[in-house]
Amino acid sequence: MPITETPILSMRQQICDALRGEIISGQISSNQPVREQILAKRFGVSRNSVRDALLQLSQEGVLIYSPNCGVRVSSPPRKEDSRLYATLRREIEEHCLEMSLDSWTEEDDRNLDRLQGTLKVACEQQDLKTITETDLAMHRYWVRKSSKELEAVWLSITVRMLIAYSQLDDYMQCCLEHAAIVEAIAHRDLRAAKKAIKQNIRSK
Amino acid sequence: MPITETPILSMRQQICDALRGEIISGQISSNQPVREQILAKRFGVSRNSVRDALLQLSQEGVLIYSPNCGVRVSSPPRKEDSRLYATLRREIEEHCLEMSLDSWTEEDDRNLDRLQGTLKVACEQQDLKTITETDLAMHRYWVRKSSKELEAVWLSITVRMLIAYSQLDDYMQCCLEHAAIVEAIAHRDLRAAKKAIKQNIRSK
DNA sequence: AATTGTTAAATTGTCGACAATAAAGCATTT
DNA sequence: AAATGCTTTATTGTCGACAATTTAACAATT
Repeated sequence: MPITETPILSMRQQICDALRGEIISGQISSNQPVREQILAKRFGVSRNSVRDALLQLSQEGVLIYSPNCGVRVSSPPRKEDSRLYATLRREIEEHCLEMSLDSWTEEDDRNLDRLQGTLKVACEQQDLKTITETDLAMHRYWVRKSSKELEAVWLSITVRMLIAYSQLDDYMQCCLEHAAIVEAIAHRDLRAAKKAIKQNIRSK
Repeated sequence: MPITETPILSMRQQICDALRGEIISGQISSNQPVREQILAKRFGVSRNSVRDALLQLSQEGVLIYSPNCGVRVSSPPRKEDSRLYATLRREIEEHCLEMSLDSWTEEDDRNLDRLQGTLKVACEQQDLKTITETDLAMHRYWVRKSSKELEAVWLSITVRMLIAYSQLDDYMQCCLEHAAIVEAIAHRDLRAAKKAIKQNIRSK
């Protein structure tokens, strides 16, 4: 048997990713309760697996958990906290980029280029779900490359900022901002990359 | 041993708190595997409840989860990340203090004083477990008072910094530093409180 | 009509059992 | 002896069922 490293995602992770995407892109509305039974049927798994996913998403911050009452979709940060969230997120991304840029490979360039291509098409078609997914995936890429531990912290900060991403007004600007980041990284220009990231991450 | 029933906290939360305390104070060593069955017996609950707790602690960052292989105790941040962790933690605490100091009540003063008393005794007796628990509880107090959402982010950053807290060298200094923070808060002196916090939170 | 108390339904919490997977031990081959 | 393949054991993953809790619906009382 060939030793094909198959990165099989756990059931929980799959459910988490699916739900997170729907929540961030606004497909699941804020004050709407999320029922375990319904999701279990929808994903074709037992309620326990759904519970695990909901628990993880609660810890992540996109869901709010109340004992014996289930979970509901969280809301974006309060206005007085939003600047802090943006600062924290930016500091983590800049740090991770600084840590990983030395060992950045051409394969990393290709992966990022592919994501940027997906983002461009999605922006042109105004496909909000794909835009949010790809945006998250791009930033996640350089964070994850630096540290899987920081990735978890970063994610819990970022997803809350992105809840109800539908407020996104200008699709092309989003695309251009990311193009600037990718280009700076391609040139291994840390200063330019940080500047581009700072431009992209701002409190709404 | 079964945990005493407290109707306020869920089973999972109780197990989480217990394990987190033991991990931070070094009673469960790093890289040591944590078995569900054993914990289930010890806490007198089913493996499922333990699983929920382990999952939450993994998301929190004190445990590292590998699919089909269970969890193990995480290690402190890499040296190149430790300054970032300290910065993030400090920024959150300062922000939360700034947000909550206006509505700080005398009851808050009393609660903090009580914790400070506990910390003093624990430091004198060199009771590491209580020191770590109380230290965490104090900082958590002003974070939580400001925002339950930020609390989760803050906790995931802080617990990782505190893993293997046993490296703590000077117990009395720890006590004095916290006394300074409490006093500044009691005087509603934000500037002094921030300064004291900055002194206390530093990358090891 | 408003409040309270009681029952019924819906939902989450917990459990034990079994399936799937990974780790360890052991025999077999080179 | 080292490496390979098989078997056994230990551990995690998933499931369905039932208990505990919350919510609602409704009746009874003032």
